[in-house]
Amino acid sequence: MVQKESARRGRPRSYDPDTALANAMAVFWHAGYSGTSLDDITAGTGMNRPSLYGAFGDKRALYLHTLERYRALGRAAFAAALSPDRPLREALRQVYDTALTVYYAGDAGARGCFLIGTALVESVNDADVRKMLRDALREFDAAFKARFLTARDRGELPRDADASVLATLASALLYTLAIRSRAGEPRKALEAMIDPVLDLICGKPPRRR
Amino acid sequence: MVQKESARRGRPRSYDPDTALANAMAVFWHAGYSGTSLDDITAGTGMNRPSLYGAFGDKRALYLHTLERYRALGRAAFAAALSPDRPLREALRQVYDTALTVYYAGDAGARGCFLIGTALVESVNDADVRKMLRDALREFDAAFKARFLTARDRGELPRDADASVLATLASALLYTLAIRSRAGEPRKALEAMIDPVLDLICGKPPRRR
DNA sequence: AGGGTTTTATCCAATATGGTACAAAAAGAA
DNA sequence: TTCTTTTTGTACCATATTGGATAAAACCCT
Repeated sequence: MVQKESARRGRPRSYDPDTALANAMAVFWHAGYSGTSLDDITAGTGMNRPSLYGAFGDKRALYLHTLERYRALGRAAFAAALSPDRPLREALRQVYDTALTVYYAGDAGARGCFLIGTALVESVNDADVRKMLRDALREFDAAFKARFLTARDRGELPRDADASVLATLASALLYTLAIRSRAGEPRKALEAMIDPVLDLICGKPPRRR
Repeated sequence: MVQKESARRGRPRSYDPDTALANAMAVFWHAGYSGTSLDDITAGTGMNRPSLYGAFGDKRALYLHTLERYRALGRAAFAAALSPDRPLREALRQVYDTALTVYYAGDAGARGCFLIGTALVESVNDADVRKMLRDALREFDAAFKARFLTARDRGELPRDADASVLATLASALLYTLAIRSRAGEPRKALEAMIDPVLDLICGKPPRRR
């Protein structure tokens, strides 16, 4: 599986597929799906049109691929951050810190969340995008919830804590960062929102280490 | 001011400006700014291109007008719902009920929030849209906060309640509804999220009437 | 080296899009 | 009625956009 089927027959590719996908994603991230032209994508990836077509299909298929990629990255980031090895509060902090780093990355101003920033608008007219978006949001919500259940079992949360409600809250804070970063809110303002909500979720006393 | 400067000179308009703006907004609401063509708008408003141009300017100016209109409607809805005449919990409920009604209106599936659903994606490449979006979000946040301050003064909230944090939370719940409705989540699922968060904000005991 | 195979690079065509020119239409003013 | 003013409706233009056709290029295998 990892073996790269060496010695393929024809002319070798002049691009790395995942790098190309990452670059295409960056382009969509800025202007959205409808606001991005194929010329924008060829400029951003360095690939020409036939190569794009051969590799990913048409514009919409390419966009769906970038959505899949973002979802996979998000899944991995959630798994890493919410590891049960870490205390609950630190795990949640890690999620939001990672998110902010992603949302404020890029050279042309804050981009926010790729899913919410670009898929949300297409969601009404494209059932596949809508399904992908909804499933991804549910998945992230479920990751929060699972971590809260673990925390409750371990006594990090009170016995009567409602993991679903806490997950709704944790997701809601993530949406806040996703939206407000792209809306031009300075990073510091968003960082200040995190701890008070964590107090609400995990209980007030953070206590030094 | 209200006087309609009667007896204008030329041929009378065959459309009502605010109705036309509302129809244009509905079109943008479905496909977003970049995803909407002028043909879509002429079809949706019944106006032809030169009339659109004369009334609102080019496509972008028209879109900015619809954003202004939505913001004004939102401002009015917030003011009505958050009236100090109502108990805090009922006031907040009214906000979310009104929002859900708007988000699930329309004949082609749930549309979510017009601002978040359509302005967020344009926000990176258009400073005017970004400013409008950010200001509107801040304004709604401030409306929540003001109501929380009032509630605290009246004893509806504990003395040490942090109105800013509660406003962040109330806004975050609104974003959740805004996003998830457009992402295809059924209305019932969103309605179930409201009361638990209200419990968190207002305190647990709702007590019958 | 030469054939087979896959990718790349250039160019093209059909259509979509934003915006506008121009004349007819509909009103008041003279 | 006739002139002026404003809006409407049609038709148009320049450009942007998506998708593909075609031939050269770069690699394997024999």
